Amino acid sequence: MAEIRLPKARRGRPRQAEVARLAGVSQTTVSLVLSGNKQGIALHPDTRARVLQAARQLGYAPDPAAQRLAAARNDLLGVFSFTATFPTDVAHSYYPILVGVEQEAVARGYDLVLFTGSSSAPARAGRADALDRVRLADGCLFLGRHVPADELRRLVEQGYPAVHIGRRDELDSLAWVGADYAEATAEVVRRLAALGHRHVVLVCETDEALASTDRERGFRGALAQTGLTGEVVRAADPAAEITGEWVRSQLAAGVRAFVAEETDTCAAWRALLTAVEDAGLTAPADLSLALLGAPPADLAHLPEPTGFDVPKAELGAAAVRTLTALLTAGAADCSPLVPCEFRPGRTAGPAPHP
Amino acid sequence: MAEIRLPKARRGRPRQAEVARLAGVSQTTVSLVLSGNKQGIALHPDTRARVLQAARQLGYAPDPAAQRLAAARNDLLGVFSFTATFPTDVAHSYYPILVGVEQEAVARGYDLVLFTGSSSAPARAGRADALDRVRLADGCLFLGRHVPADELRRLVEQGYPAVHIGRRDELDSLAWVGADYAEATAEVVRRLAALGHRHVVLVCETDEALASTDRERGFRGALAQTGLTGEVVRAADPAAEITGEWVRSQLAAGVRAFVAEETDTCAAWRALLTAVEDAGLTAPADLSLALLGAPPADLAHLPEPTGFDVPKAELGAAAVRTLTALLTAGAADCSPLVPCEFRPGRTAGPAPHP
DNA sequence: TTGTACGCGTTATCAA
DNA sequence: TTGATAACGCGTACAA
Repeated sequence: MAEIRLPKARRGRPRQAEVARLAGVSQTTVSLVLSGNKQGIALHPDTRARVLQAARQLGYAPDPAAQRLAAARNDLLGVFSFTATFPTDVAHSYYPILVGVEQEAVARGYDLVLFTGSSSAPARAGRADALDRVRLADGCLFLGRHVPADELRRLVEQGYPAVHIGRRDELDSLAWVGADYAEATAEVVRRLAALGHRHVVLVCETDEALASTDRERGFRGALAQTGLTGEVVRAADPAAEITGEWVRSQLAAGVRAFVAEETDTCAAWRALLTAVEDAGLTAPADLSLALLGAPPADLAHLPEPTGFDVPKAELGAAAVRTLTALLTAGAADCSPLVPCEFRPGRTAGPAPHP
Repeated sequence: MAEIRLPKARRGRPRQAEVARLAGVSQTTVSLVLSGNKQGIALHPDTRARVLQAARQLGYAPDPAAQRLAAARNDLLGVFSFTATFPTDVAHSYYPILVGVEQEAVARGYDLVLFTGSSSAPARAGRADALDRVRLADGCLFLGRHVPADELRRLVEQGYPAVHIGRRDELDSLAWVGADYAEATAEVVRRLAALGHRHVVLVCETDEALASTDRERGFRGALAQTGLTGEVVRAADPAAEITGEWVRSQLAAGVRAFVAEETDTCAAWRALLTAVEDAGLTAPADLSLALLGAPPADLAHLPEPTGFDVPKAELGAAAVRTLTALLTAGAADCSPLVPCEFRPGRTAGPAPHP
């Protein structure tokens, strides 16, 4: 098999000094000409031409490392996720977000550095701790709620530009972007109200995620606003508590609309679907169902749930915008909420008149 | 909306000099300790401990630009793709390759920088330095055949360590890794032969991709090896040329096995499937079908095609191995071919005895 | 065992 | 209009 060998002349790369020598000017002048003369300094056209000619002749290209050292920035944005950025199993976890991150970063002239917290790199002596490593980038995005709070706090308090994707309240001064779960949930309730529903039950899991409390807040707010009555059921073990019997009793009490929150496992939603089936009922004929988020991939064959979609790409893009604002202006709005899009779906319909 | 402001005092990242001041040593000592003391210089354990402690306390992380400028290395590997790395159209996304790249890079102590040469970068569009940006990293992987050849050539000729993912012959001295399409295709033909087939037709598109010629070469080689007869059909417009009628005429000529190559669009495969259906036939009962690659996502509901899978993660890992060999040894095998895995599938079966 | 001095290639501030 | 000169942060002979 053939072999590729690197040319030994690694130092043979032309530098500004050599261009200067060829053009008969100083290296400073070369820098001035080649960097586009942003300072508006007057330059003799001949000098300019000679420099450009010499640079072309030598095939000069600036060394990005040197440029970035001098400019005290490297146009790098970090993306840190505690779980693997590219998980082998859950192929699509952060992917949609990364789409938005990359697009927005590219549009703003930044490159991306990927950091994975869970990765067990061979312990190289002197290597910075997991989170400190991100400092190599001008700023960093953090994904997922598993980012260690204390290390993150230190980073932020030392003035490192960081933006968390997903709500993160416990750290004051930490910028974050998140989806507007409250408003999206409220919209779902309003839609149900418009369909004639008077009673709505929200099924949650006991996971105390911030997104969960957001949804509950939006739920209660919309109830008050629309004059509906409703209840929040927090099930530690949805599969056990949300049964066909439970559904029947709710129907007996006049409830015709059930809303479940989306989680990693979507246990609440799954339990609800199973319970409805066990009760021998169908949506949207007998009752209405809604999912506060997107259904898991393995449920893709079922009728599309009424609910809302979190615009994940937009979330990533918003995070980049916030981070670059931090970078360039030194400040940014701390919590731009990205609106979710209502998804009509096919699991909710008019409330049967009693 | 509240505002997040970066602490003005702590602006900027900690440098070795500050670590040195905190530890009560010189900057040199800090550098020595943090870079792992490769020179084997004797260091007092206490000094070492103090430096490490100070570095951690300050959250020190080395500046990649400065490292690269001084030491000509920074343990960063670049990944350059001309099209977006995370395209909205998930179809031809590099995600599976990146999985392998990340794993292998992390295992070898490298971090990853994603460079996107997309045209949407405002300031850099069309500039010759689009590719030169990657020089910030010690070496770089290049994805896709759209990487501009002349810029890439310059990079390589100046001794920059680069590895192309996917076959790339037109540049001498450019290392690349690719899937072994020829052998994988040959294996498919051999399997068909083992099933009793005597005549095989390969349907290609007119796309002159290197992978396409590889497949054709493997096809012809296996024909000779197995004593089968066969034909290669290159269709400019598969949907128009590969019709039910065409299939019938092939069957009349004794052909019972059809093989299509995989492309971005998979037009050949789609045409073949449609044609077989139009002819009122079914695979594998009436004839055998094989796909040289993976089926597109929107055809996932169909029976799994017989054929082979390109181990994309392994491809990425192999690329990293080649690149790191280039970095550490200055040379590497130029074209490690990654073997593909035969996929039995359910579209090929025993040839009906005539 | 630790510190001094210098160079890497570029940009920026001043003098000339 | 141009050219010395000094950073930028880090690695490393060489000296102490």
